[in-house]
Amino acid sequence: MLPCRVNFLSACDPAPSAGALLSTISRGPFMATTLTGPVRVRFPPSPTGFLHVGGARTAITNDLLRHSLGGSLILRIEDTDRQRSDPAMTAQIQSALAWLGIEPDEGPFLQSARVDEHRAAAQKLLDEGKAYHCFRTAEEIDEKRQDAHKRGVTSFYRAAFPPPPADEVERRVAAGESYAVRFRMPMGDMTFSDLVRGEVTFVEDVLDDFIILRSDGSPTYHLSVVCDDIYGGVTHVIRGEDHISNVPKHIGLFQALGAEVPTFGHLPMIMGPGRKRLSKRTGAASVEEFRDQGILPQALYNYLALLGWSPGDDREVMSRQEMIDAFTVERLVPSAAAFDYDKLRWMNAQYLSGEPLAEVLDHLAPFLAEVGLADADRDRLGAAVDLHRTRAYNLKELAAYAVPYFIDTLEYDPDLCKKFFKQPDLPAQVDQLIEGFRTVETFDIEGVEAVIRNLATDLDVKAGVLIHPTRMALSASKAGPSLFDLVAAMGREASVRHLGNFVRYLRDNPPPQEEAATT
RNA sequence: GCCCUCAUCGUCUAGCCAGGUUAGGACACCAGCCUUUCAAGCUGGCGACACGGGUUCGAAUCCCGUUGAGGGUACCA
Repeated sequence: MLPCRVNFLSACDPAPSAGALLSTISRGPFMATTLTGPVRVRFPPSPTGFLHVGGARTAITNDLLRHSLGGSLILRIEDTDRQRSDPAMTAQIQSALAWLGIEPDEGPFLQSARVDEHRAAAQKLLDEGKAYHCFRTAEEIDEKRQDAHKRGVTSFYRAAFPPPPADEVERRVAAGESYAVRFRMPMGDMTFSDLVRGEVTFVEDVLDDFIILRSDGSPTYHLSVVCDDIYGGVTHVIRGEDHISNVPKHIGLFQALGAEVPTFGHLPMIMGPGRKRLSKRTGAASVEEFRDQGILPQALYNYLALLGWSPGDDREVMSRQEMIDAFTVERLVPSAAAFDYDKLRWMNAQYLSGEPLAEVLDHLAPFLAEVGLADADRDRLGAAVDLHRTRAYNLKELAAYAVPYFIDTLEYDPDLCKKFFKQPDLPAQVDQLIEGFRTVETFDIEGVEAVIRNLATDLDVKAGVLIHPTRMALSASKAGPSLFDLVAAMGREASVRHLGNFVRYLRDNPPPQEEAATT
């Protein structure tokens, strides 16, 4: 066995032909790697559902790599599984990527558009003896597998079924028998350098011949991917860890097809809370869900980028450009991370209060529409949003905060108003306040503050006696921004109106009966 | 079963490759400050090297094993 083992690195990569594209990779977890661009990377989702956060993270990593080294990102839709593919999902995925700010340089290309080329590649392999006809039925193979499994061993096709001799092939094909095409996996161990895991070896004993063309003539995933990666000139394949065991198959195919083998990097899976599989049950799992929840794309991008990568210093909230500048593959983390909704929420709050107001307003639009504020005055809206952005964790909350500024009448919660009912003088005091607001010359922060403070002095009460009911009147809430800011942003008309409604509410609702006699 | 991979606070991570740190930061949580309220902000607290063996004067760091977790094991992708 020993003599026939082949080390892929030494045996199959004779001359660094691609110059700048060639990378020296040797990463035990900590060995240095030098990657140089330009690179050609790809993101190949299957159009079978919404863009999952795992996929988004893969896309982001590819995006960061291509921007940090220069090069291009190819979007390829892997729609070879016609059963499960849905064209609507292609558009969906594209829009999710666009929303995240990831713009492919090329594509989308449909994998299905090139099946003829894929078939031709299979034929070429067949002609060169690198693949062979497989007349075995699935049942037959499965039986062998089951049997082996029972005995506690693994069944390998190439050990169990020798390829049929040429004359037999000719005869059976002529007879119209259906067959699949199976790739003849080269003998020897397969070792490759993974950008995030370092050297990974699959020993010869676990390698097997695999189908590249189904008996209906359709190419399988492995063939299609490799053909398209060759066609696209892909230099770096960065994808999820679930593909790592496909690498030997793919390397075998790249070599058999006479192509240069790209550099691989396998990102760990993203786990849900409690290390469970991330799914709708554990919380949102797709990009559109987060979008609909009011997460800013910058925040999601930033959060996802940091899930499995760090810049090496203590920076966390980083602009796209900062991430690009700091990005290196050697800082990719090999261990799987659990998605932390709390941290994303915090990150989103950071962006909500830190991004330019206009940017926030743009993203807020759909949420404003949801609460009936589709055509609210942008200036007043801006003032309101600016006051509440440090208090909101998502755009939904932020939109809700804007409602009192535009709605005619507010609903007051008797529970929250309890203490105001106990102030018999309050309605009259608020009446005076209304008068003050009506007549104050300039209705701005200083103006309203003066009105409130002067009135408090006149009434010989603390400012808080007026401030708290006013907050309740204008926002139907006990908490919120500085009251003077709130009133000023609300404007004279709305402030006076809400105050008027509030006095009426106070007068119309008798104070709640005494505490239950049980005390 | 077999194969591949991973393993530092509850979570994300820095430190590991080139052994010597009070093992650093962030989220969450708790407390204080600020304050007209609520946030934000600031300050402090809580809290980890999975386990067992080696190697070494010295191990989170190097080696071996165990355990745990994830992925793969298709004429799915």
